[in-house]
Amino acid sequence: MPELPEVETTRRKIEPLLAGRTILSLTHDGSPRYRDTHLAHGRRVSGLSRRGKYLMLHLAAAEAAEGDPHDLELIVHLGMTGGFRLEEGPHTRVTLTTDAGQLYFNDPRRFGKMAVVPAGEYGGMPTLLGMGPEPLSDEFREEEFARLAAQAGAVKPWLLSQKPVSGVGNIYADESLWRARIHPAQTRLAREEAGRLYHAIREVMHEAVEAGGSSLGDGMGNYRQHDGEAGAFQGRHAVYGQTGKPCPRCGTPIKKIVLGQRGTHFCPECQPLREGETSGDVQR
DNA sequence: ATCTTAACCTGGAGGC
DNA sequence: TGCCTCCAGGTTAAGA
Repeated sequence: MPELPEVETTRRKIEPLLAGRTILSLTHDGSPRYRDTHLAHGRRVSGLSRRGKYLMLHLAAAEAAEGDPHDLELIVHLGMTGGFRLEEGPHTRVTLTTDAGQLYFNDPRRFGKMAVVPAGEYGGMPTLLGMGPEPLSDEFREEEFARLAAQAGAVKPWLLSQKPVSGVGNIYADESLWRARIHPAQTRLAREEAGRLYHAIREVMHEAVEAGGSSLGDGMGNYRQHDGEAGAFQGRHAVYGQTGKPCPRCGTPIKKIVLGQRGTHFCPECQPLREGETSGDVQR
């Protein structure tokens, strides 16, 4: 569920509830997927940031009398189905209590993770350590992206690795590749293809953030804001979840294949595979 | 080193 | 209604 636009929307929505507040407790069932959360107790939240699909709560150093002089971070990954809620529910996994109230971490599938670490110490989180540039920042450069893309394997799994650029997941990879008119299994992108993809990623991410992310209608994993509000970008999906429907550009039915173990949607007419490539395993 | 695969979990949808 | 299979927004350890 949560890719960069959903995580960024979450950050913007819960920051006013948490910034400047003191964490009184962070409680859960003891699962090792929530590491060292007790270290957050008594700390003040100085701000929230985001890196790729990871959310960071910055925890200011406690008063000198309390010992540990270092700033800490509470790193949160929403996994496939994680999200914050104002109200407790059947899938509440973590309860965050501040001096202003409570916020609940809802995560039916339990793929979400939290960890309190010394600020900036991301050992044990290889994806975060090897994360590429933020797609909407100046650090994301077309020339460098094109250079890497020229040597890459199948483009979609490559994007999902988080290495060439951060925050792209299954939905926005499919949508970006459709806009750039590139087949998801294409390898070694030509310079022009990489340029189109670079701009498509920036456009899609920008529009999706502005729309508040995508909320899919599949029940359990349905992404929602903390107050239950839905995103609006799902209404603009050209290919994701549109199997069999006409391509908005040419009318050809959208096709679904499995690539790198992920459902992959594309237009077989607009996104042709260049010579010498395989098209992945056709599903069904 | 890099790429592929299975595993981690839960529950909703659809077929019979 | 019940049972079964398939599927899902992500990451990562292990294997080739």
